[in-house]
Order: sequence, then C-alpha cells, then structure tokens
Amino acid sequence: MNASTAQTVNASQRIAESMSLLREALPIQRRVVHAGDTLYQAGEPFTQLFILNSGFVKVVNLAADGREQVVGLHFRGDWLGFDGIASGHYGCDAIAMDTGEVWSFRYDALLQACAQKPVLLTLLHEAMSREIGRDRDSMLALCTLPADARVADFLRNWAEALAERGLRTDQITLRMTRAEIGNYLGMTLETVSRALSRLARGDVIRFAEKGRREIQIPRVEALSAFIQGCMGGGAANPAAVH
Amino acid sequence: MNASTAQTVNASQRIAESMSLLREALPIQRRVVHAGDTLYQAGEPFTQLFILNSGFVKVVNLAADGREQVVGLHFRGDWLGFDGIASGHYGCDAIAMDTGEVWSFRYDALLQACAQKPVLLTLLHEAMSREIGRDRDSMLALCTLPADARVADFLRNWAEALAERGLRTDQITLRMTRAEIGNYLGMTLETVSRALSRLARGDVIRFAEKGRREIQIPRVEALSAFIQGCMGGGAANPAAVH
DNA sequence: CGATGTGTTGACCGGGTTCAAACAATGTGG
DNA sequence: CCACATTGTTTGAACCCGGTCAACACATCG
Repeated sequence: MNASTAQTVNASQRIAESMSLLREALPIQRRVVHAGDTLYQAGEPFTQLFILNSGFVKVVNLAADGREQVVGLHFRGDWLGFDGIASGHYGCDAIAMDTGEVWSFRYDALLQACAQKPVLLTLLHEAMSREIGRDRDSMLALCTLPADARVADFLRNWAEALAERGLRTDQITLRMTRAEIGNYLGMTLETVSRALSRLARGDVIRFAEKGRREIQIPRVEALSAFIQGCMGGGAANPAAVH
Repeated sequence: MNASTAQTVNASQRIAESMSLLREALPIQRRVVHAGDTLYQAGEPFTQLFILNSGFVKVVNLAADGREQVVGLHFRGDWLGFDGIASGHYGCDAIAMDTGEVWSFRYDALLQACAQKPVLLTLLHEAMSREIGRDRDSMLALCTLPADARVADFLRNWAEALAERGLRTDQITLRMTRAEIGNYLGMTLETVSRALSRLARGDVIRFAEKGRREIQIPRVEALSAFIQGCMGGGAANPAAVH
C-alpha cells in the first residue's frame, strides 16, 4: 500500500469516525433530501450546521443584483453552513443535487458538547480550515488556468473527493448539467462541452456508452498532465492531435 | 447617524474589543513587520495564529507547478493562518505589504483560553466564518464580473474595509503594484491600468496629483453604479463617454 | 408522436492578453 | 547636481481565447 492509498484510507476513516463522534455527542436531526431540495437558504437565521452523510450538495452565492455563482460542491462528511456563524444568517443557498441524507444539529448545542468533548472542537475547526483551503485552491484555479485546464482540474478534484471517501475514481457520474459546471468554473456551457470533447479526443477521459453525464477516467495522472500541457509548458501534449 | 455609520462604528469597536480580549486572555507575541516580510510560509508547521494590529498583509497561494495567486488581503483586526489548522501546515504565504504590527499566539494556547472564556471561541469562529464568506464573494466576483467591474469591486471592497475600521474612505493608498492587483483579480497588469484609467475618465475615481498609487473616491456609490453599468444593464453609464 | 430539456458543434465577434514602445518615479554612484 | 539604471505605469496595435448566437442531435417523457 502506497502513501496515497494510506492517506485515502485515513480520510475515509476520519470521516466515519467524525460522524459517529457527532452522533454520540449530540442530538442530531436526520433528513433525506432529493435533487433540488434546499438545506438552507441565504438570509435565513443561522441556527444549525449540517453534515452530509450521503449525497451531493451545491452551495450557491447570490449577489444583490442577481448574479449567482456555485461556490462549493460537497460530498459525504462535508460540513455546511459555516458562512452563517459570523452574521447570524446563512450567506448562500445549499441545494441537494442528488438523493442523500443530511444531518443537522444546533450550533449552540455543538458548542456545549465541545466543552465536554474537546475532540469535537477539533473536528469543527478542521472542517472550517479545510473549507478555507479549498476555496483558496478554487480561486487559484479560476485565476491561473485556461478553460480546458479548469475543466480537467474540476474532474481531478472530483475524482480525488471520491477517492478520499473510498469510492472508485475511474468512473464518475456528473450530477450537474454543463451549465452548472460552467457556472462553477466561470465559463459558459459551450466551453465546458468543448473542453470535455477535447479531453475525450485526447483519451484523457471517455464517455460511457449511454449518456454524456458518466465519465470514465482511465488514469487520473493524465488529467494532471493535461493541465500542465495547457499551460506555458508547451512540452506536454494537451490532447492536441487534431 | 445613519445605519451604515452605526454599523461601521460597531465593526471598529468589535475589532478593538476582540483585540483587548485576546491580549488579556493569552500570552501574545508582538512583532513589527515591514513591506516584504513574511509572517509565515506555506509548508511550515502550523503552531500559531496571527492577528494584524496594524498594517496590511497579502496571502499568496502557490501551486505545485509554480502558479501563484494572491487569495486574500488583510487589514487591522483580521486573523491569519486558519488554513494551517486542518493539515498541520500553513497552506499559503502571508507577506506584509506595509509596516505594521502583527500579534501571534499559539493555537493550543488559544484553545485552552477558550475553555475559560467562551467568548474567545466565538471570536475565533466568527473570524473563520467571515473568511469563508469573503472567499465566496471573491469567487462570485471573479466568475461573474468583467474586468472593469472587478477593479471597481476591488476598490469598493477596499474602501469598505477601511470604513469598517473607522478610517477615511475617500482617499486610499494602494500599496500594491498593478501586477499584484491584476494577479489578485485574475487579469493582467495592463487591464488593471486600463480599467483604472477608464474609472478616472468617468470621474468615478481620481488620481492624486503625485503618483498613481493614491486614489480618491469621491462617492463610493459611484463604484457600485459603475459595476452595475458594466453588466447587462446597458442603462447605467459605465464611464462610457470616449 | 411532438415537446422539452440537455448536449454538441460551427461561425463569428469581442474583451482581454500579448507584445511593444514610451513615459514617470525613484534611486545610485560619480 | 546630473547621467544612468531600475522599476512601475500608461497607451497603442495585433492577436486569440472564450463568449455569443445559431443549428442540430439526442434523450426522456407526456
């Protein structure tokens, strides 16, 4: 077992242990959600934090003038609702993209439980810290990668998220439309479609026989190589064989 | 006194009270930094959190392949170092852009102090929450605003940051080069320069007599109007008189 | 079946990058 | 003090990536 696999196992175990810790320490409300359901909405008074036990959720930030932007994608083990702590109101909409189970609990109850079990506080802080780090990585990608590389980076992050949770990474089912992916990545749906086509043409990804939402990733490293090839390098070949 | 001013005073007081609370509850290390000094670097073991007592700091995220990106700008009262909590290592470089005083303290010491004074924990969580909210607003701006509007938004945010700290907002001194601003906003230095020129041509901003780093903002609302004018509207006039 | 939502691909255009030149501000050493 | 180098800023001109508009392909579903 290599280091990467070991880390994968650790991440998966970390999530499982975090969730059982929470379950034991707190009164937790469970809710089954389906695609389109909202966990919370911008402007609602903040009282609860959320953790995904299963499923897949997008977080949408909405500007006063109507501009809206998918600013986060979340999977099993991810916390949601942090943005409400400071202002007392949630700052974004959280919308389920698939059937799943959401756990929620009162923030004040969590703080009380943390006084008894300091490890809970560690979990909370680590989750917030990871969120900050992810957001910064998103900004880096948005600002420094061309469109094709951004799509490749998106797929790689998705595959890594699955890997961390012990799921197979060679086949992923995008539960987002091209338009949603484009919004998340700061480009149009046409550009997403073209980027995916180019990735497929270079055999970095493959489309499953049925439907264009299922994507096979034979080698995740190929995605990284493609990203490098998109940039200054010029050496590597970003599927440039027309 | 209008609501906006009241909120401004509250924010300024909040910062001052936060800092005295911390100073009383914790052994705090103070350090005077000058432009170019690093508070911490990516990869260093995480032990401390930082708060700016004065000065101005940028946070730079560095990718493995060399891409780098300014992902945060911080002023008095802002916390730094959150990204190190989860992984045990700082994820970015924090670099002073101006002379200032940085307070730092051990994270474990803070947690111990939080057990005695729960209000400290509230401060910590609010700071992390605000950071997450700011990052998401940055993503929204990066993805949905054209270059000129992004520059205007940048100036507006800067002015608001000053206002929150009780400083005058009609004149700001950018301590960043056009290249640094461009990196932060995901555009080239030439585009930043042109955007500022257009803003000045539309009298939304004015350059101080000496040097192009000092910018006067007669009316902050004009920046918001300019941003609106840049977008779909077409109604409002984004300084379009050639 | 048509209707609707989604995805792909082409042609064209425009905002922003790239390349280049000139200018401004600030130092540095003779 | 001036000559000169260095760094930052502005502006122009050409190019190109990605957006826009449009047409078509496909799937699902009533």
